[in-house]
Amino acid sequence: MIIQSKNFSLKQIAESGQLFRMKQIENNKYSLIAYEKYLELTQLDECTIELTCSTKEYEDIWKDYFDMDFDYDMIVEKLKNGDDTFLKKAAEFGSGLRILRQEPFEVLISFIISQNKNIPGITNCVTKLCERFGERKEYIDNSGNITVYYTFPRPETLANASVEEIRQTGLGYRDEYVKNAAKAVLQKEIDLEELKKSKNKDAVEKLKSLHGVGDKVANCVSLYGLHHIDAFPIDIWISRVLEDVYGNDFDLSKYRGYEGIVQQYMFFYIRNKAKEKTG
DNA sequence: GCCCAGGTGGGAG
DNA sequence: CTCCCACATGGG
Repeated sequence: MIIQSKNFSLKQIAESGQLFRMKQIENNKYSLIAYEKYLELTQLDECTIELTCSTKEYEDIWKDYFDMDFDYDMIVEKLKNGDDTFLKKAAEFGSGLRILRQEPFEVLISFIISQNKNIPGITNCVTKLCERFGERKEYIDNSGNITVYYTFPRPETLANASVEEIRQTGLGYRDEYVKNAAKAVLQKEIDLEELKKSKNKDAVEKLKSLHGVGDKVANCVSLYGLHHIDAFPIDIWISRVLEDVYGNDFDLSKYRGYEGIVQQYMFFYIRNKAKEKTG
């Protein structure tokens, strides 16, 4: 099926660092695994995207996943017309970014893995984790071609796996963090669906009670997994922006209610600027 | 080989 | 409270 939308760039979303299971398969064409489904998406033009799913599946899953009911254009216009030159450029540069509504458990585990790793490294670990502990599935397209894919592991699978087995997926010292977090979710010491309903601040605090989850990872889980768009994760890149561009005097309160979207545009822009320099 | 990566826990001061 | 370091692994 085909959808029309402003501010929806597959390339930008795939490279945004908020998800690790979307990859480019051709020019303007991407695959994505989420909610136990496999989907291919093609950017036909700036506002047109083709999806390999039924209208029903789109309505049931992907419409919500891509947060289609939120007006990102309103935010982008606000930043473009604001008085902050850095955010102005960031909004122009990354105008197709959206904050996805991913599965909270997947986001929690993925961002525990993310610490002290670069994005290609995280992607590799997440892929291996899914291949080792996820469920093997097949996607069959209209021509009968079969694509094998793996779902994200369930909490019980990771909670019951040994740390040695988990470490085989290249997680290093994070193996215990992953197992313990899975156990906490399985035993309902932490209820991620419940945390969606609470305030960002309370969700972050609760997430930080997990071993291996600090301020940054908790804010990422809150933003990308619980859709608290007022979360503002500060990683090494954002930290550099806050220091180099704003002299540690950035007034976040000007962007109340959508801090996380501002963060996403900052992150995407500064990373791509860094890429230009190194080639 | 070397440095660094969407950090965090733990210990010292 | 704020430094400081080890941590396991792989990408560039």
